[in-house]
Amino acid sequence: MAIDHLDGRIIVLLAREPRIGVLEMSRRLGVARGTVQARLDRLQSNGVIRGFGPEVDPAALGYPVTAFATLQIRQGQGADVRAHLATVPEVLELHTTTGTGDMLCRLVARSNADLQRVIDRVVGFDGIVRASTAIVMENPVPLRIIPLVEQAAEDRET
Amino acid sequence: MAIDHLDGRIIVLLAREPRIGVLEMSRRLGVARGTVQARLDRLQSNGVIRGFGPEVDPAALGYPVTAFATLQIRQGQGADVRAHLATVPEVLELHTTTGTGDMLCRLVARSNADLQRVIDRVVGFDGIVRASTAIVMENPVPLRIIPLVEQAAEDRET
DNA sequence: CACTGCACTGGTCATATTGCCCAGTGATCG
DNA sequence: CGATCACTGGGCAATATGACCAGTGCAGTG
Repeated sequence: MAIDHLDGRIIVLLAREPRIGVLEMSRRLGVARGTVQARLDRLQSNGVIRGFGPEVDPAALGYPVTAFATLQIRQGQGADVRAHLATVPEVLELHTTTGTGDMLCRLVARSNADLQRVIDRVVGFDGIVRASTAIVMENPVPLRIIPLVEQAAEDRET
Repeated sequence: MAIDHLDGRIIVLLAREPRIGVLEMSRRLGVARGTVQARLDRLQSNGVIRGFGPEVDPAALGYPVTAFATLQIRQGQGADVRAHLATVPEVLELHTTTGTGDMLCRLVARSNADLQRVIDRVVGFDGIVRASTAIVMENPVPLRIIPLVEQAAEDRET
């Protein structure tokens, strides 16, 4: 479950140059190819590395507007709301949370005007009592994992 | 910038079976290998596909707790706060938003107790006036892109 | 209408990488 | 002490890759 320094270097290297291949990796890291292969297999079966899916940029797809919506749900309607939101393509992720809202979801839209349509579709469902939306202006720190990987690897160091 | 149906199928296929390779893809899609190669090149230079970095699961790294923090920033301190948050490995992403808060960030921590440490580190900075945190309980819709890709491909259909 | 540019096909080629195997070695642990 | 484990360094056949090519159908342009 915990990763060591070599695992960390493998992940970071892979994150920086995804097309790199096991052989080139082993060269860069100064270890045998079999080692890298074994580590990678382990990391994947551990679930540390979920996969290598393509990272698609919604903006490049024509959805440059991102927003976060906090939803309040009528008691007992959670499951229905989840199912409803799962059918909306513009809902990129959904979390249930503690705090003032009950759910938090990430939305994208083609424009600010289009965002209205998306929100209408999201909240146009019986179980949702109230929604409050925050539009993303800038994204100073895009979703990243490398610093955390490095820290996890450090923590593991003896 | 917009993608057509074949692009959509390529991305979806790639998302479902990332290790698949261009040759196997061309077989599945019933097109020539060169076509798939050309499409992929185009999608990548378009920026539609940003890359193929490994998807790392923070939970498997030992950070099973996720939270979203809404931050209120003292006027004019935005840049400093951004720089500060960028140095915290547990800050997975950061957005500046409209609405009640000024920024929204995604945090992870080793435990609920550890979350306190992370939040202290996040808000232990002069420019941050106030933080309100929502802990994620469930994640009914993990970050996904396929439905959006499919819709974008549909829209492009004649 | 003819022309041009474009994307796609279906094929070849040499090269590099992959997945798999092996024996040997050093360290750790019970 | 013996066993287990991870890593090394090597070798193997099979496969995919990137780079080409000529030919073809299509759409838009003049």
